[in-house]
Amino acid sequence: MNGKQITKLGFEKKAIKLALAAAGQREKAGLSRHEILDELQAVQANPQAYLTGGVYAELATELTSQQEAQQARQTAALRPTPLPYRVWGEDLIEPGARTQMDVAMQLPISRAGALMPDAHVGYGLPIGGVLATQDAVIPYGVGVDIGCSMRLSVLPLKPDSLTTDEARKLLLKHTRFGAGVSFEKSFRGDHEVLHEGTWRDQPVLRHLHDKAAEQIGTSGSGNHFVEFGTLTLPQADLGLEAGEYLAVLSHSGSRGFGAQVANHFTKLAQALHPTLDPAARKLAWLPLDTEEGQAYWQAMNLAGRYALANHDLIHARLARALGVQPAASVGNSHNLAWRQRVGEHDLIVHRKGATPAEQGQLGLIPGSMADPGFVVRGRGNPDALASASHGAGRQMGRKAAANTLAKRDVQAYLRERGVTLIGGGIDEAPQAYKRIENVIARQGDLVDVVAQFTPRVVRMDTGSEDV
DNA sequence: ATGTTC
Repeated sequence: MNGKQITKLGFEKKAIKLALAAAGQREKAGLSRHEILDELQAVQANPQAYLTGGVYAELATELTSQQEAQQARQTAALRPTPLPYRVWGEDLIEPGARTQMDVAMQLPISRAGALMPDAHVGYGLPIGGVLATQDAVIPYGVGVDIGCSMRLSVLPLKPDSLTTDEARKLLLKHTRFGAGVSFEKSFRGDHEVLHEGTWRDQPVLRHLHDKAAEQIGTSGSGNHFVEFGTLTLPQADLGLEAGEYLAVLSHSGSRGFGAQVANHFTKLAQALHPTLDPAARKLAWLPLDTEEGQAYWQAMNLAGRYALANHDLIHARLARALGVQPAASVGNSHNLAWRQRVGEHDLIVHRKGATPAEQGQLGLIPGSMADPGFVVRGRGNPDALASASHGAGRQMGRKAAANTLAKRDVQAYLRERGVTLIGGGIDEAPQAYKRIENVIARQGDLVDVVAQFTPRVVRMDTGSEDV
């Protein structure tokens, strides 16, 4: 018996040596070459049956692990070409975002997708990306700020019933901005989401409960904001008469809690797919029939509810301070994954910076700190997996904005539109964003505009450089 | 987006 005959059978690497050693023992036991080759083929065909002992146990162990590695490579292999997907506002989208979406559409778990007109490059899936997968969820397909969402409260007040100075004082008193920030202990709010039993179901949730409790009702940093403005409703809708109303609009997420959940499960997903193509490494997924997949699904949905709770508190505080109850309220999450029927299939639809837009579903698409936002009603377009943009979308990265935009130009932009800004950084300048009018115009087959919100007094975190 | 980080 020699190595040539063994390799001819298809044994590879360490298995060749182990097969030779076993064959030698069988020769000593008096078996013919032909009989030994038959035995080796039998081991090769079903190594699992030889694992427990005997002369072929070591070979069987090696073959089993080679099989598993091969299987892992196959399940992690990308499709040679991306599945087709539709793009809205192609002329507004940078090539990098298209490339990221192409990679996402090459994942073996991907089934359908779409790119919204506010799309720009993000971690893993682009912002403005919609991705439907089969039986698996991608933590970075949802994003770091799990459950990031919008809320609008329309108040039963005339727009001019609140002065700019009063609005400023209310925002300063009742909102908190900045990474790691929480309300002072004596001023901290509470919410039923903090008392759910879910927090006790996983070590990672138990660990993060106290942080979540500290930060409840706060707004974070980056593009998050709370603002007073004027809602213009051209015709009766939302249970309201046509007209102009004082309104509060907020953009907030799941704060440190959601960020740590996202990073924890992304690491788990990457560890589960060690052979995943490096181009798709940030799109590592968790199969939903695994313990890890179920744990992420539970944690993600808790972070989604927690983000909504932050809006609950922000709006309740401001309304109470004004002595009113909202006359109407609209809101939506735009960083989350949902189970959704897509054609014949029950899929996991990731929206990473995309507004759910089922037929008749209300949503909010903000512009920028000084540009209008829109209340929209979904048209349930199946090619967009019933989605729309989540905002105007960046046309300039944070660094590029800080390097190229001038403070006085941003100040002039705010002044021209009569917007008062508290905090805010040059990296969030309106000029760093696409023109919201263009972005809305590109998605007329995804949503109908119901009302326009014009910001007047805006609070954001202080950016890398103040405006 | 988070908070000073595998």
